[in-house]
Amino acid sequence: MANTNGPTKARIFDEALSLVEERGLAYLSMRNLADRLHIKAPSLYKHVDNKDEIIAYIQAAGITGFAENLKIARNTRNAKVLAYRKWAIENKHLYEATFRYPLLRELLPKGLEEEVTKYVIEIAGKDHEHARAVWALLHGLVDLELIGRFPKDANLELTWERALKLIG
Amino acid sequence: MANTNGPTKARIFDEALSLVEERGLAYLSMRNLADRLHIKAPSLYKHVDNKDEIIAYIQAAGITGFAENLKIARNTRNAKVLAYRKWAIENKHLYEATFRYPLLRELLPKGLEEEVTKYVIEIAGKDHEHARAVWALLHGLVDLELIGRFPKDANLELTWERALKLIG
DNA sequence: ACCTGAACACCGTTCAAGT
DNA sequence: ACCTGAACACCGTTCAAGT
Repeated sequence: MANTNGPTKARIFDEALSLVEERGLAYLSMRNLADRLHIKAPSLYKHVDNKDEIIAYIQAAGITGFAENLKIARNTRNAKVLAYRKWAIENKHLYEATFRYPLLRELLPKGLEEEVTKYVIEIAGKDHEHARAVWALLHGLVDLELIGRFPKDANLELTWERALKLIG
Repeated sequence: MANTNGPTKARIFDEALSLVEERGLAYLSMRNLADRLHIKAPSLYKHVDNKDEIIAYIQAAGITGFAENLKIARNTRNAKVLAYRKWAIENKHLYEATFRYPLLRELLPKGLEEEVTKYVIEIAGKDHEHARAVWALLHGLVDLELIGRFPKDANLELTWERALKLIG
C-alpha cells in the first residue's frame, strides 16, 4: 500500500514557496514549514537534504518568475525597465530571497543563472560591461526602495525616469 | 569603590564593532560578544537595552566611516566614485551591516542619515532624483559584487568605467 | 518507508539569586 | 551596582525508536 498521508517533495517545495511569498524568508523555518504540512520538523529530512535545498528551490522559482516577467513585457527598453520594478515590488519577498540572499549556485538547476544573465544582457544591449552597469542600476533602485532607504517623500517615479535617461 | 572589572558601554560597542568587521554581522551574537568581554550574555543587558542598540551603533559607525571616506577623496566625481567602491570592498562587513541590513533609524543619532544623504546629493550634483539614481547605480554595483553575483571572469574595472560614463 | 520525541548546539532575552 | 545560572521560546539538524 502506498502512503497517502505524507507530503510529496513537490508539496514541501510549494508550501515553502507560499510561506516565503506571504511572510518572507526570515519566517521560513523547518518547524514553521512542518506545521503547515501537519508533520514535525525532523520528518522533513526524509524528503530533503537540508534547508538550503528548499531555499534553492525558492531562488530558482524567483529567477524563473523574474525572467518570465521580463519576457512578456512589451519589447521596448522603457517597458522592460518598468516591468523589472513592478515585478520586484509586487514580489518583494521573492525578490529578496532571490537577489539579496546569497545565491545557492551548486543547488540550482544547471544553466539557469547563465540563461537569465544572457537574456538580461540581450535587452540591455551593447556589451557585458554595459549590461552589468544597467542591471546594477535597476537592482540598486529596487534594493534601496525595498529596504526603505529612500525618504518617504521621495519621488520614485521621477527617480526611475532619470535612471531611464541615464541608460538611454 | 567603583567597579574596575566590568566593561563600559563604549567597550561593549567597540568590541561589537571589531567582531562585525572581522567576522560579519551574522557572527554577532550576544553570547559571542559576551565571550570576548569575558562576561556572560545576560550581563550585557545591564549596559544595553538589546541587540538592536548594538547594531545601531555599528550602523552609525558605518555611515560615519563611509561619509568620511567620501570627504577625503579627491574632489572629482571620478575619484569620489572609485572611493565609494574601494571603501565598500575594504569594509565589506561594515557595508553589509550598514547598507543591506534594515536601518535602525529610531536608534541612530538624530540627523546622521539626513546629513550624509545631503552630502551624497551634493557630490552627485543636479537634483535629488538624479542623485538617487546615481547612488542606486553605485550601491547596486557594490551590492552585486559583494554578494558574488557577477561571474568571476567579469571585468569589474571596465564595468565601473561604463558606469562612470552613464552618470557622466 | 515514513513519522516521531528527545536531544544537541545554537539564538535573544528575562529574572531571581548572589556579591 | 553588576554578574550569574537557569529558564523560556526559538533555530537547524541527528538519531534511535516506533509503525
